[in-house]
Amino acid sequence: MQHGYDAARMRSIAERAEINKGLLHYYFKSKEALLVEVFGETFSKLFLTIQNVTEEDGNLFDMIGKVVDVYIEFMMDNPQLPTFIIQELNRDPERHIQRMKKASFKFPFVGLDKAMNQAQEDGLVNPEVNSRHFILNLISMTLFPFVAAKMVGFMFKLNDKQYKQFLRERKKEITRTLIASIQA
Amino acid sequence: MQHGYDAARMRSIAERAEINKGLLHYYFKSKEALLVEVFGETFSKLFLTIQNVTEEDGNLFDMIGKVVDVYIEFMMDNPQLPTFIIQELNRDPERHIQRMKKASFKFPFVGLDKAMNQAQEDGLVNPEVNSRHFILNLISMTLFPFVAAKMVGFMFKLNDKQYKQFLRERKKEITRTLIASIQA
DNA sequence: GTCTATATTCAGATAGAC
DNA sequence: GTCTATCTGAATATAGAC
Repeated sequence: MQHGYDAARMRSIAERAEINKGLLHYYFKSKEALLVEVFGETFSKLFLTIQNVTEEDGNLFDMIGKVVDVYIEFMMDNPQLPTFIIQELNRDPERHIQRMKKASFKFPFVGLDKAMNQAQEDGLVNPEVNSRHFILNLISMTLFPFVAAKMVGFMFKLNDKQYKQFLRERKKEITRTLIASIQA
Repeated sequence: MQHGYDAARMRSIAERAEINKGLLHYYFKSKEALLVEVFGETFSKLFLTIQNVTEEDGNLFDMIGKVVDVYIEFMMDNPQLPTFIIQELNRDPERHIQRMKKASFKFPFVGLDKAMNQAQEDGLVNPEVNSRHFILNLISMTLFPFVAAKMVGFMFKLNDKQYKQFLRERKKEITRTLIASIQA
């Protein structure tokens, strides 16, 4: 996850696991097979985290804050995760998409989507708001600062500690932005 | 740019340039040296594009729409560019940051930052809005759909043509969202 | 400048002793 | 299951003819 598939070395992985290179192959057969395991686990973990939050509550405005909060906290615990997934999907898109279809992964934001429709029916949200763009805005503002951490840190001249603080501030910033953008 | 440094092959590059592998080394010495050229050009191109727009006009609200428009158009012409840059920065952060400092690259959104400060002084924009978060919101909503194109396309069940259309719609969506988020 | 042929290095993978 | 030693292939890089 740290280096991505192509730059990762079976030797380094074995070293870090404090086992032999041969043994690593004994357990996982090939580098590809190891990747499949790691990617599968990583991906489910991420999707399940989202799904849990969006299924809990019915109120859109509460849900937005919760999703952003959980999402950012999760990423701060696993900062290399989004980059890893994106890199992988770009490396071999067809393979991963086939695999996701097979595992019948479904859109993890269904709960949020439903809450949005309900709020629009109730007249609480601007009916012109498109829920796809809204959800993509949420994901973008949340994930991008992790994917591009190095660049953003450089642009804003923030060291690692300051960057973490910046990300914590971002929770309420993103929530505020999203809510302002859907006000009826 | 298509495959990233680690997965790119000197052989394939030579083939696509319709020259010999040896000749490729004759011109660029090493794979690393070739990367430095490509990354440098790519990076300047991107930054200059932004800088041009934010230097033109003084009015914040006009500028937001323009920046988003130019940014998205540019990315639609160079869709692999953001992924390439992000991948590279993650591959060898120190090296690239040193290089950027040396080339005295400066924050390309200064113009936008200034316009924001001015608008806040003039009482046109909510004084509590933090311009860093605002700018990062703009960048995130614009770039993320390119970086994660495969994943988003899969989630929303859009083929390539539909995805392009979706990105075009996004221009006004992003602009609308940003303006709503700073309203005084 | 441009090519062919070759050197070098190193990764992933396997064989086989224990 | 765990290790050492080895195989094989591939990728970058160089040497040298033309």
